[in-house]
Parts: sequence; structure tokens; C-alpha cells
Amino acid sequence: MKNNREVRVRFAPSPTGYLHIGSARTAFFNWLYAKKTGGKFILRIEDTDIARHQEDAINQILESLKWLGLEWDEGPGLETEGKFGPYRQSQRADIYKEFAQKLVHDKKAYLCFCSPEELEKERKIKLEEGKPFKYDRKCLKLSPDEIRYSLREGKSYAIRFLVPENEKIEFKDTVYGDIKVSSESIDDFIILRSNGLPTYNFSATIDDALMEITHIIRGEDHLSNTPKQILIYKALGFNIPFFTHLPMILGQDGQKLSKRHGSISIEKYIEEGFLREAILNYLALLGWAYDEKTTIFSIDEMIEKFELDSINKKPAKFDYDKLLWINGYYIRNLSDENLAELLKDKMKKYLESQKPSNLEESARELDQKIIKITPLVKERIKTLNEGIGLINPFFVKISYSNESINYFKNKNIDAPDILKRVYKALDELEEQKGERTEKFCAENIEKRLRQISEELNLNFRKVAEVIRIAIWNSPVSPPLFGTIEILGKKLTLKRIEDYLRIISQ
RNA sequence: GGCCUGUUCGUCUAGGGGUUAGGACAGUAGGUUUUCAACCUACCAACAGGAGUUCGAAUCUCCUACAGGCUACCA
Repeated sequence: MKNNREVRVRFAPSPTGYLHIGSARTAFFNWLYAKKTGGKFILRIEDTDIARHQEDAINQILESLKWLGLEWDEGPGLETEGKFGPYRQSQRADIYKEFAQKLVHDKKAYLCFCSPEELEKERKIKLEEGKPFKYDRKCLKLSPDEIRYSLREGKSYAIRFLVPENEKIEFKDTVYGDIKVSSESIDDFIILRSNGLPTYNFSATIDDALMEITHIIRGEDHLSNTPKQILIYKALGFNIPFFTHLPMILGQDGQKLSKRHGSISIEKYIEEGFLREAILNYLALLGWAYDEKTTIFSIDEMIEKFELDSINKKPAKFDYDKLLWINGYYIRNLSDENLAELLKDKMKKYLESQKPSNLEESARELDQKIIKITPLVKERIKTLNEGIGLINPFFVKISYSNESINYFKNKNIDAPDILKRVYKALDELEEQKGERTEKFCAENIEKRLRQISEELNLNFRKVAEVIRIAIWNSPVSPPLFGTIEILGKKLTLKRIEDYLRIISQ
């Protein structure tokens, strides 16, 4: 049919909201297939529904796609959009009108003067009777005179596609196999609304044909629409592309992914500190597997190994925990330099959101400090935001929580005594004592602190616990010795003093 | 209601007439450890149900149940 043609795939979102997980996967699979085959990935905006379409959503979608690295070869937002443009359906109204009129002229479509209200009423009645609703073709029976009269009256009309009778529509879906549908089960659907704009099935088909899309890869919710579109392809004499429908992505409750399910927009995941490689890796695993073992794929590996016909049919529930795990894996495998860079950007934003009076002096040394901090937290975080949460006391003043203040109340630990000893031990470091100055570094700090636990004949974890609460306002911190070193002598001692003062009150 | 589609551990999946039904996440137990992680070890846990075909079915066929989609002048 079109074996030697260049592969052309497309992602065609409608801008009714932000790019969500499900659409992102559809975009990604299209992109993967284009990369794999050396084809073109086209972006088209389906904004024919004026009521629901939001202008800023388009930008959001474009931004999210770019962030994911799913760059398109043709479409909006590019310096030269491409030779099949415009790529926004709202700018292609004339094209659809023209084809609709051609179909009317060829008697493959007809004018319908029925009002949406009447139709709605009839539909309701049929539904209550438990009978299938199908348009009764009232307007097909109109005589040319009647039509002329209505037009002269200025009556508004839609254009309906005339579905051929007794026709078997068959197509092969890469994922779902052979699909056969009888034309009897298809209503004479509207292709052009009375406002002159096309409906989805019509505009999508016209554009896919005109833009010479060879492979349509989209969500399973369009599987049932495909027969209608094939009818249009045939009526207009267009080449029929290959179809691949992707199983739906559902929320953890098994329902279609929606706002109720918490963060579902890509934007949210960017904010939370997920990495694009991790998101794409996870998305690839929803409905597809390469073999029985591999779960981690680099993007190049995915391009190499991805196959449309090994996508499975079952809808997949979105598993946030697994995404988290994958993200943690990618973070751990980042180089210190790259991770530091990412953490720095996040931290910068975080610090900007804080009151200046809440910042420690060290906030000004973010750039130098972050590279030292990074190896300490790399294995401990699953998202960048977790990282920020773990390390922000390096830069932001701590105010002791009640929990911290009362932490040792009913425990058999003499916290003040320990802290006084710690203070003294640390204070001695870096003190000028002729030649024998001991550096304030993790190694020496460890030596000193372990000495204290020996002196007191106390398990070291107890000592560490006390120090953590005092300098970090939390029983959890990055590894203690490195943390103290990076915090610096001055700040460490100050926090110990502060804590001692507060608990002695 | 009609049409289309799907159903393997809690979740993502591998397998596609003969397997101890494999892996990963989560969970549990242990090890390591200055906390939290990470890491290591072990464990837990599935072929929706029923008929049929067959020497043999999770795998093929049919039925049922459940789930999802479409049935809009939404996409």
C-alpha cells in the first residue's frame, strides 16, 4: 500500500487541559516509532471545540513535550512549521468545509436542519425505552426544494455523513488485531457543525490524510471511532493508514485517569522533581515490555527495542510507587555533577521562596556547597524535591519543633551532657595550636565524636541521635560527619548552643 | 439498550498446548549500618468462572461474569 513511503506519525492533542500521563505516553510512543523508523513526528493541535479549548493549555502542552524531549519535526511552535500546515485545526476550517461540501456534492453527505435540542429530546426518549438511538435520516429525505427553502430562510444546518448500508468495515489494528464492524451499527454522524467547524472524526481524518500520516498511534478510546474514519477515507478516496491503538492508562482505582487521581499532569511531575528519562522509562513500561527481565532502558535502548506489535491490550493502572522507584534509580545513576546541577536549580527556587531573614549565610554559598552535599544525598532521595527537603537545613534557619524540644524528655539520655561534650570536642578542631591544627573535616569529626561515645560508654547511635536533633531539628539527616563538615564549625556550634538553651528553659 | 475491546501475583508485566508459571515495584523477615536510604538474602503472592477440544489447557473454542471504550453539532 505505502510500504516505501517515509513513516509519518502524529500526536494530536486537544488543548482542554495540561498534558497528562496518558497523552504523554501516546506522544512518546509516536515519537519512539518515528525515531526508530527514521520517520517524522508531527504535532497537530485539535482545537475545533471553541467552548472547551484553552489558549494557555496549548503552551503548557508544548512546554511539557519539550521538557520530555519529544521534539517534533512539524507543527506549531517551530520556526518553520512544515509544508502541511497550518497545524492548528482552528486555522484549517476552510479545508474541512471544502471536503464536507465535496461529500455533499457526491451525495455521500447531506444537510441536516434538525436542531440539537430536538435530537437530544428524541435521544432521551429512545434511551428511556431502552432502544438504540439512531438518527432517522429525516433530512436525507428532504427534497431539493425543501432544502433550498430552508437555506433561503437562513435556517442553520449541520452536515451529516451518509453511512453506506450493509457494508462490512474491516481493519487491522496492530495491537487489537482484526476488527470487523457492520455499517448498520454506525449512525449518520455529523461531520460539520452548524457553526461551520468540523467534528473530531472528520477533521482528524482529513488532516491525517492531507498530512500524509502513515501510522496512527493513539489511545484505545479511538478504536471505536476508527470505522467511521475509514468510511471517510474511502468516501474521499484517501489512502488508509495503519492503526495502532494503545491501551488506556487508569488510576489506581481502575477508573480512567482524571483530576481526582492527584498529579496526572506532566507539569506536576516536573515540579515534584522527576527526571524526564525516568518518566519516559516508566511510561514505556505501561503496556509494553521488551523481555522478561529488563525494566531500565535508556532512551536509545528504547528506540532500538521498541516495537508496536509487542504492545499489549490490557489497560494499565498507573503505579506511582514504581515511578518513584525508577526515578530514584535514575537519580542514583546520575553523575554527581549532573545531580548537583539539578538540585541547585531546585534549591535556588526554594530559597527564593523563603523570607530572606530565614536564610543562613551559607545560602550565598549554594554553588560551592551543593557539589559537596550531593554525594551525601544521592542514594537517599527518589525525587529532587525529597532532596530539597533533606538538605534545606544547610541553607535555611531551623526552628525547633515541639517534637525536637521534647525529644529526650522520657528517654534515658542526658542530652545536655552529650551536647556539651560534643561542643567542646568540635570547638577544639581547627583551633590554632601551633603546628598541630586538626582540620574541621568529616574524618576528624568522626574521630572526636566516637571518642565521646566511648567515654560515656554509650552506643554511638545515641550520640548521633542527639546531635541530629540539635543541628538538624530531625532524627533523620544526611550522614552526620559530612553534614557537620559542610555545615561548618560556626553554624554547628551555634545550633548546639541554641538547642541547649531551648531545652534548658 | 446497541456496537467494539479487554481479564496472569496488590500493581506493571514475561510466557502462548507438557514450566516448581519467570522478573520488577510494593509488602514481610533478616543482614549491613551513625539516622534515613541504598545495597544483599530470603519469603509472600497470580492464570476471573464454567463448559468444550485434547493423552494433556493458563495457553485453542464457546458461554457467563466483571471492567473499559464508542454510541454528542466533545476530542
